[in-house]
Amino acid sequence: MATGHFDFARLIAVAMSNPSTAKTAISPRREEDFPEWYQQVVRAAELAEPSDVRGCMVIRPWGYGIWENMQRQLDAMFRATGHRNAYFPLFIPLSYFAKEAEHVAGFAKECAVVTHTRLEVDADGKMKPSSPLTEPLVVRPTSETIIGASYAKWVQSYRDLPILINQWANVVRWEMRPRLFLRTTEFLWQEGHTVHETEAEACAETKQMLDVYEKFVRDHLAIPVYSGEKSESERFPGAVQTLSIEAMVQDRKAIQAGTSHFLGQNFSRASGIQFQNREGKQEFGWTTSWGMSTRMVGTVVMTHGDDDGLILPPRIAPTQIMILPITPKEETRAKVLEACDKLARELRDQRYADLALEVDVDRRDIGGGTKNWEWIKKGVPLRVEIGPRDLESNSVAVSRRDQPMKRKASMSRQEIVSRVPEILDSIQQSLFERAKKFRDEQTRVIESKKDFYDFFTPKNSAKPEIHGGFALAHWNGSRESEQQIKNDLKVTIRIIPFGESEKGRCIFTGEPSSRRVIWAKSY
RNA sequence: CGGGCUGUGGCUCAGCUUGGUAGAGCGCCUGCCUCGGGUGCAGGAGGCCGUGGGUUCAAAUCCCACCAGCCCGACCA
Repeated sequence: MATGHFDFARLIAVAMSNPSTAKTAISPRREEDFPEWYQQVVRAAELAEPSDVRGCMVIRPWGYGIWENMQRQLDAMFRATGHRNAYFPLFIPLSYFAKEAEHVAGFAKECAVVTHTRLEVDADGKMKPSSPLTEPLVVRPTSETIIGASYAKWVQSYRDLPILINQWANVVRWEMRPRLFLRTTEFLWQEGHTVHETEAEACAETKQMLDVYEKFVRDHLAIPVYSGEKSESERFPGAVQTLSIEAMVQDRKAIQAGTSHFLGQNFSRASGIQFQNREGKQEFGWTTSWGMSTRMVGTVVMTHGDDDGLILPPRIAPTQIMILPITPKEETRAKVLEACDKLARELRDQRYADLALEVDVDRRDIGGGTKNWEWIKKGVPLRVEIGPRDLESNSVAVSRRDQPMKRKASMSRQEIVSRVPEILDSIQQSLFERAKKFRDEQTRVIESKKDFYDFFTPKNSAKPEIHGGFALAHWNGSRESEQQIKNDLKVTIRIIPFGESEKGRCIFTGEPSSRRVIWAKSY
């Protein structure tokens, strides 16, 4: 055992003296060009790639595995709060969609519309749509109206309420500037749609689901968020109130991580969701909707990634532990592989976060360094190396992705097996703390308009560096000042935090203000 | 939807001004050397140069049209 430790110490010393290891796996580095860094990470980690279809992406197995883990965790939380899954049509008749005026206005520009069926060969030999539909179909950008049509049939009496349904689906929003995961024409999400007997109950549901999102993002994605209400201008089209959780990613911009809407009776009026209440009178239902999308995959990348690629929180990693056989000599190869398989079996028997551990052995016959770097870029939380020397000393070399790549811990096989849940928890925890520290450091209390403008104005306008962050500043609710800030700085109110009031004066208008709001540039 | 740029092997691009029917790097394949840090060497596969038309003995190169994509301005999970 002592010799095992000695060997590693020497090995690490050699690695650290080699200047070539200073090179980062991803270029450019984050501070050089953050958007480009993001794209390179998504590609290097094989999460997704652009498709030939404009604005659409192909989600590759590693990226989809992350999404599936998110789905599984979220889905369990929805069930635990009494929701059940169902599925509604992809196509929404234009007339349904048009029922809620603000809603259509908000989504009209980004709707894909199906106007024809069947293809026919024209005179030039080209295929072209032939039969116009009597009524165009909107490809859902969100499903309030089509789900509302069903709810209208299902709801007769207060006894039918509440209705608590979620659907996992794809939606289409014809966006101008696609970016993998963050903004694509088609994306995957979950949308919850509920109907309640009273306004208070619907409001409570809206808040409850926001809390579910906050907990999910904190506990599973290791991302700290601020939660609160959206200002009127940022509200979901047709909603009475929109709540959201906002995360900060490493270029200091805000990203909306989940939203929950209190829809009042707007959509039930539009769809005719009516019930006979306890007094025997007809009343419109009180509805909510809430959603979280594949955008969260991009958010994880931008929150935790470093200059060597992705870093995955263990709870959502498709594989938590990758075992890397070191097979320098053909003679020892079989033995090493056998030891790897055995360790994988032992590790898989361990439980972590109520799940069986996902452990793989990378037995591909490619260069050891190449292989190692691949898993670094993919963000696997733990890499475990086993080589011929380890067989003799009954040890393994363990690398944590949240720590410098050169740091390896040598431990016995028994030790790694028994300590794995604890180590993964420690990684999960350290990622959260690192992200929280970063966010807190980039959040400023701002007291004057000048400081506000300074905070959000890049020092070098030709090549804007990463700048700004979250600003906590008093605002009196004036829509004009909000619009002015957006025009001047591209900074918007991300949320109006719940509860906590503090008397002060709006830093833009000088009018009395009852609370600070969070301002930031955003995705 | 308004303004600028670009379409050449899987990817990034050179070649175009001064027409003579293709090049580099990366990636990929094979072999050898390496292998506890993304290595090296040798060989190889892969392109009717976005599409259609025109000029010409001859077009990746010049002209016209079309199509597609990228960047910049208004929207968004």
